[in-house]
Amino acid sequence: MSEQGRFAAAERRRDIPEASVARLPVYLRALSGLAEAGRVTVSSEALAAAAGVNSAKVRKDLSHLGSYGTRGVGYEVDDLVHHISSALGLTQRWSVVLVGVGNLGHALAGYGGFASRGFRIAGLLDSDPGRVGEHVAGLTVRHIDDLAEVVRTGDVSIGVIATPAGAAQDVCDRLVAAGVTSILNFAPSVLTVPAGVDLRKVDLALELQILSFHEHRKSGVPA
Amino acid sequence: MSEQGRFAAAERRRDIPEASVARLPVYLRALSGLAEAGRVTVSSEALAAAAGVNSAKVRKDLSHLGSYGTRGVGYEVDDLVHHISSALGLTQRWSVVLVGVGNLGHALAGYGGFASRGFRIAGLLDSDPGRVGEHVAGLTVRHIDDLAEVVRTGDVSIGVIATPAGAAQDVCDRLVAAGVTSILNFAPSVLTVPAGVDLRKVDLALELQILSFHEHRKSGVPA
DNA sequence: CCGACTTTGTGAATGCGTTCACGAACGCGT
DNA sequence: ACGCGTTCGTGAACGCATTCACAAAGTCGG
Repeated sequence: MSEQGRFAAAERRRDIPEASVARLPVYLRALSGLAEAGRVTVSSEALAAAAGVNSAKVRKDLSHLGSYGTRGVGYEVDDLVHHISSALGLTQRWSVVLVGVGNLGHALAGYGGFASRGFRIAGLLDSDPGRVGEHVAGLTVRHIDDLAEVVRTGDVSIGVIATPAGAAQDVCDRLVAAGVTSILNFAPSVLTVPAGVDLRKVDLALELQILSFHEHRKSGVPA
Repeated sequence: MSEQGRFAAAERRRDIPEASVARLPVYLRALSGLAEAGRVTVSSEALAAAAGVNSAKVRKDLSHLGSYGTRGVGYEVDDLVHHISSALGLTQRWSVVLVGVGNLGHALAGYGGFASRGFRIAGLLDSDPGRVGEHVAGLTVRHIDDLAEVVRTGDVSIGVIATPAGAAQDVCDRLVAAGVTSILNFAPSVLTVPAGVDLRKVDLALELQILSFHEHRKSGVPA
């Protein structure tokens, strides 16, 4: 039965629906706030309010991690923080390499939200010789040709692309070749990666265009 | 019948599924590339490849805009650019106000992707008196108390929040009070807005945490 | 003008995610 | 010890999005 239990828990963690995974970080942040406010336990209802979703979703999402709630009471805040962190793999530090130290790259390098969640920037790289050697956020910018070495010595598994669109696929290929298995792309271009490599994108202009659509709709159809 | 036609078209544009709307900007970018490469027509298959989706999705998405393809041939590139731009409301310029001129705010202000898609930054605002007066991306930073005036005189309908988490809800409330009806939030906090105001968020740390989950899964379960 | 070929547009089938609704489990006061 | 109120965990229902698969509609060469 305990063998069964361990196996079931592992099985469970493996197939958390993607949509749930995307909400876990939000819960985590909400829980941090609650913990700071001194809350010891929290109901799915309260957590839902803090995370901006509804309580059924919270309960179903958390049920994918296991049964860590107490009926009639709710969830223990610290406990939940631990279990979510563990499910997301945030109990270990991940090393990240950031390619492209332009406007956005600077902002990302200086963004506190990465370090505070356990992500370590192992290197900043750029192809522009004029930028190499520059100091940003306590690190020295190195040339893109040093990528493989930085990845190897820094035990890097995640790459962040903040280059212009034209360079993105080439950088992506280099990252993959160097052994990076997860990529976060800020460049406005569609990238292709081999199977086994995870790719996510953040498109700043895209979000504004979606808002534009809704504005347009609102102004075009007043009532 | 023409009355019918106009109505049906308007009806059509009104209820494009959210998931389709989110892909239209991607098609638009792919089409720009194809146009520059001299392509006159494009099949759903080719466009799908350029946009990183499958062709059935492309056809269904485009069918929501109307029947603008020619069977046996494909879609006319220029034509499609026009129709998508029109559906997204990108044929008019939208004015945007950006609140929070820190690290990220600087990057957003300097990001070319906004201007090139028809978004005009009508003002940069910050609450820090030390930052007021600073020149960023050709604009002078003004104090947050000038928000209402900037929104009014600049005909602003979209607000971008790039402040620390603690200030985000307050700024959001002020934007709404000033008449902004769409908000793009980069601060890592859950915002609430009244009905009729559209809200989207971009969370930089969240994306990394999702990648962390997949890395964790990969390393934990080798095969 | 016709037949072969290409590609669209769209019903139907499928899959995934959200929401509902309720039984089971727990704390607490008496 | 026991009933009452609260809250979790989860099957079932629902709705939205994706994918399939094919008839309809066009092009083009001869």
